[in-house]
Amino acid sequence: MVARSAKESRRAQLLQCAKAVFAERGYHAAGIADIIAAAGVARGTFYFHFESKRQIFDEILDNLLADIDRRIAVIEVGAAAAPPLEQLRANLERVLSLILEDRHLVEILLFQAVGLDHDCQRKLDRFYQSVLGQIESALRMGMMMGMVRVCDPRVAAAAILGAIQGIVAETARQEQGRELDGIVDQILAFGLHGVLRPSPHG
Amino acid sequence: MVARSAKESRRAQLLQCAKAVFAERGYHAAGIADIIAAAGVARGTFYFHFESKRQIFDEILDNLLADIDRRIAVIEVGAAAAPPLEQLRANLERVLSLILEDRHLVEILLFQAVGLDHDCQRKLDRFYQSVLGQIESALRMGMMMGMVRVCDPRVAAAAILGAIQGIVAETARQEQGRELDGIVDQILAFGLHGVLRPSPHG
DNA sequence: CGTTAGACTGACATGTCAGTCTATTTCTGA
DNA sequence: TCAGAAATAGACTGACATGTCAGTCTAACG
Repeated sequence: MVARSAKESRRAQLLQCAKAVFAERGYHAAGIADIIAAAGVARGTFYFHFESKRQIFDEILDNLLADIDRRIAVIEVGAAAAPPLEQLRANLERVLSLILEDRHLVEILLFQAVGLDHDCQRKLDRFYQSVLGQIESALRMGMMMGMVRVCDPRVAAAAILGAIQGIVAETARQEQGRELDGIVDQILAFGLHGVLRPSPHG
Repeated sequence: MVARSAKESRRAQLLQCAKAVFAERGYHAAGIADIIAAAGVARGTFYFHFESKRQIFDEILDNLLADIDRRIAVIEVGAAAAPPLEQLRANLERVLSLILEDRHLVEILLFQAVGLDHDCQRKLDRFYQSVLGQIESALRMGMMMGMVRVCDPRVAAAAILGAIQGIVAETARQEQGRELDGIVDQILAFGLHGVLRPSPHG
């Protein structure tokens, strides 16, 4: 644990409070007043640590996106590497455990940050395009190895990402979060096999 | 073509313009000023036809949701009915042709309406829950008929809906829309079979 | 104990924008 | 042709939230 100066810890506290406030009330409905009330701090204090409402939101979102990104590992192939499906599962588990462990993160990522404004949209776009790119190249790799059926890998990547988002959103709706493994199983089963019962003749 | 009174056509024009403005600038960034400028109309005129900015947005969104809903038919089983997969495809085609034919609709449905505020969130929630319910019961039906593998139909429904949204969003990003049939094929292929190449031994 | 730096305060200035109000123009029907 | 209704115009207002700033408080240090 890094020793924190008083200033840094106040900053961190404000970030935490702002995250909760943004998640609960939404970016626009949330006022600086709400944030400082949650933190038990005066207005000036907020502007001592952050230059604007927008900046603190950006910082929250940037941290989140970076955290997620850090948990996605490129899938390796080779004798030394674990089986691709295991690596895939590990990626999913890392990302979902981060997101599902804090309800606020889902709310911010899937709802509040969406359609906020052009800048935020661009930022999310860049992030998702990067994720899509990774999924896409994994799919290409799988196709070359004969594991993945021939398909448009870009479209399939979009479908996979969308399916994950859909399941995360639905999971977050439930009062009590289900356990992680079950969710990952469901995502994998759907993404890999679809919903049809495998026909006996291939 | 229904004969329209002057009042109705002005209203319709304002709805059209507002739709475009909301889609391009987003709900919050769009001002009444933008809407009336696009329509070439004065402020008073706007408030003669609509009671608030929020109301006109709600009306746009309600119309859209109702239009989509109207294009989803419950999948019938029985000797007289078409094969389930054909009905499924027809549903997809009807809904996607509506949405993809107007870029603005995608923008409003998938981005601007998301996380706008609690009311809007509730409205979208109700809509998506209804759609999820329909997908879910189709899946249950399919499971009983032995067409669909055993899975949690709720989660699978969320995955399917998410995958569709993901593909629609990605498709809308492209400059020129691809043709409808290809997209529907991709969605079906992914939803039904996933990405894995079917193994020869089932 | 005086001084300084940095964290903090909260009343206030400022700009923005949705919504109102009243005058004016355009229809409509008699 | 004219009266009254419907539709349109655009200047105005008031609320509201953001961001500012002059000043206070505290702790550390010489």
